[in-house]
Amino acid sequence: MADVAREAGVALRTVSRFVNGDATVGEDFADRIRRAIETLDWQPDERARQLRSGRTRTIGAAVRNISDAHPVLRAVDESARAAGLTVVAMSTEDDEEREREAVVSMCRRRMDGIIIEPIAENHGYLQPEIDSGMPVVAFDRPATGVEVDTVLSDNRGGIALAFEHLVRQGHRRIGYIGDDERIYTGHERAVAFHECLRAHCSAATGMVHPGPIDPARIAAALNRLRSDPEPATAILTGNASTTVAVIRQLGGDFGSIALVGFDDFALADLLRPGLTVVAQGEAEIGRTAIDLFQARAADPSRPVQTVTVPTTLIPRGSGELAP
Amino acid sequence: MADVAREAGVALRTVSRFVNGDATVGEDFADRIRRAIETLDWQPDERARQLRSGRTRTIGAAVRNISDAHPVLRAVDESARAAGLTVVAMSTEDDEEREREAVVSMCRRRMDGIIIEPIAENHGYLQPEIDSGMPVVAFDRPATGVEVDTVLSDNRGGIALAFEHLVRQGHRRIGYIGDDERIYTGHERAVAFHECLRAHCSAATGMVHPGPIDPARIAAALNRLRSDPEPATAILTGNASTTVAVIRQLGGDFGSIALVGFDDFALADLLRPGLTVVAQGEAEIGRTAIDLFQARAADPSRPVQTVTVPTTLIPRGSGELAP
DNA sequence: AACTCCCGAGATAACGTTATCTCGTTGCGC
DNA sequence: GCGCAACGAGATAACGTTATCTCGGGAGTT
Repeated sequence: MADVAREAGVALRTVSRFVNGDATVGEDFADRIRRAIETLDWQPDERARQLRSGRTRTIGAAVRNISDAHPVLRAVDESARAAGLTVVAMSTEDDEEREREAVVSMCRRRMDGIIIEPIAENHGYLQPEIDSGMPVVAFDRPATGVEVDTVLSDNRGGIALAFEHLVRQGHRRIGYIGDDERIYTGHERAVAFHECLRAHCSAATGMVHPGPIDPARIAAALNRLRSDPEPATAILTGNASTTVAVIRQLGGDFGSIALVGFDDFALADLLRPGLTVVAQGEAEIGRTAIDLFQARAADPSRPVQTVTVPTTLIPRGSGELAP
Repeated sequence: MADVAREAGVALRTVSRFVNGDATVGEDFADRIRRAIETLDWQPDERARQLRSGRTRTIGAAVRNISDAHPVLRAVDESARAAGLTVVAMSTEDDEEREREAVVSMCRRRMDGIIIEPIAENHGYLQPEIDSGMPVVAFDRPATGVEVDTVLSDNRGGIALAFEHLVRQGHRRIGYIGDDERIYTGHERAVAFHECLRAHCSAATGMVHPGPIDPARIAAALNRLRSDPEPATAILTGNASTTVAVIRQLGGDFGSIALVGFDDFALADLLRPGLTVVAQGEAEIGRTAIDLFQARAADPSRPVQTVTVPTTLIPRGSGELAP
């Protein structure tokens, strides 16, 4: 920048003003500076800029996986972009240690905020950052042990949507295979399924098989559901991985039993029959996360808020099969 | 850091030495500093650190899309991580303007290097950065107008693999539907298909329909292939989007005509029949990109290198259908 | 005992920006 | 003609680190 100033024959500070769009730079000076920048191929150093100004205009996103499709991340990125913010995403790979590394890295980079898809059992380690004014927004699951703004899917509503859809198709024995109940979403969805069973006790019975996602367990659960004296005529799966595992396990039998999956995924419509799913409002979740971040940044003392985003049932065939 | 130094009763520089793992810090001093850091909840400022040391230990990855599945990005991230580097990925969204924004942002952040999946027609704008010693590695497509290290898939070999596989299944009329020939991979694969036709002229005839990926065009191409007096008995698609578009268009007819897709994608095995594909070596591409980056960083004057990564045929059923 | 050498630690000067303060001009009202 | 505000521009001091140089003192050598 000093070189540019010398080349243009102006003061260092004037180049800075020009770069920052300060209107107090005369047109003749601006021209000379423009030319000098061109000549020297100079670009401002973002690190120094951030260091001096104290703002990074960057928020960190600690998500489960960067490299897989991640519709929420896309929405976060777009909303942030629209607000003039840069998003730096890091993978936690479903690992507590990795999550922490990501968060530490974001803090060391003095990012303006953190959007996190929580993995760790306890997020107390975030407290010092929160206390020092770092806006933190959790999505998909609540962050345990700290109070932060949160965006969740309407897990219970989504399960109810699917359950009632199957009941409407005439199913009276519905099986549920879902994620580990120690995981928040796994717990919520299994509980919701139980509630549906209670609410429809006269109309439907059902079986629940939550646990870790692992082909062998899925296969066992599936076999139990189908080999029952009164076998299930419909299956509700608690997340995309489970859905896929169930479809793999069903093999050629896919289509012989009704199936509704919680969480949509790419190409689910290409299956035969098409896969009926409860879709989460990922775009809205992402947008809301950024909204909450901005609200918090604008007013650090506002009460923490939890937003629940509704789900939608997308019928594609597999959920409309008769018992 | 000054606060930590005061709290620990040592000099600023000693805290710095401790943080950087300098062995010349005595154990008693180290203890006091550790305690002071703990007490004050201090974390070093990465921006200042980078500014002063001149190194960011960060490389930028400008890829087509962050939010969709991106196996190369995963490999890049993992290899970089293993080398103690952080990857910051940005989406180009297949847009020249966005690509340029991403690259500019990376330069302003003074990243140690750039890994790019080139979109722009001309990458001459990278020349000043390259000249100033910024290592740049392109993958998937070459960067036009500049000489940089490059990692490519063996597009021609992959098309040949698929073509010969179909010929071996007895197909004599094979159609090709691919991407726009103005795009490098679209061009390479279409040319390779033509070469295969020439090489097998006695054994096979075929039709080529490259162009932009758009459902209407795919439908038209497909109809032409199938309504020919001597219709195609097998189709080879030039990339994943085309493959998916073709499968959508085929609808219930999927499985009535042999299909091999270039580029694998998640859940292709769930289709009935399973989708036979030519898989690219994404993990190796990613690893190689990081290798080339490191080699260039270590020796800026080394000659630029282009590495071609082989492809593999994965038979899953759709490509093994008889004519 | 004098000399060198090395080692652990501190003082000071950058790194490339922006914030703050200062200063000389100019324009305008009275 | 004077004062005063407004304005455009420059000088200088940070921001939070690390690089370089300096220095005191203890161990080893002759």
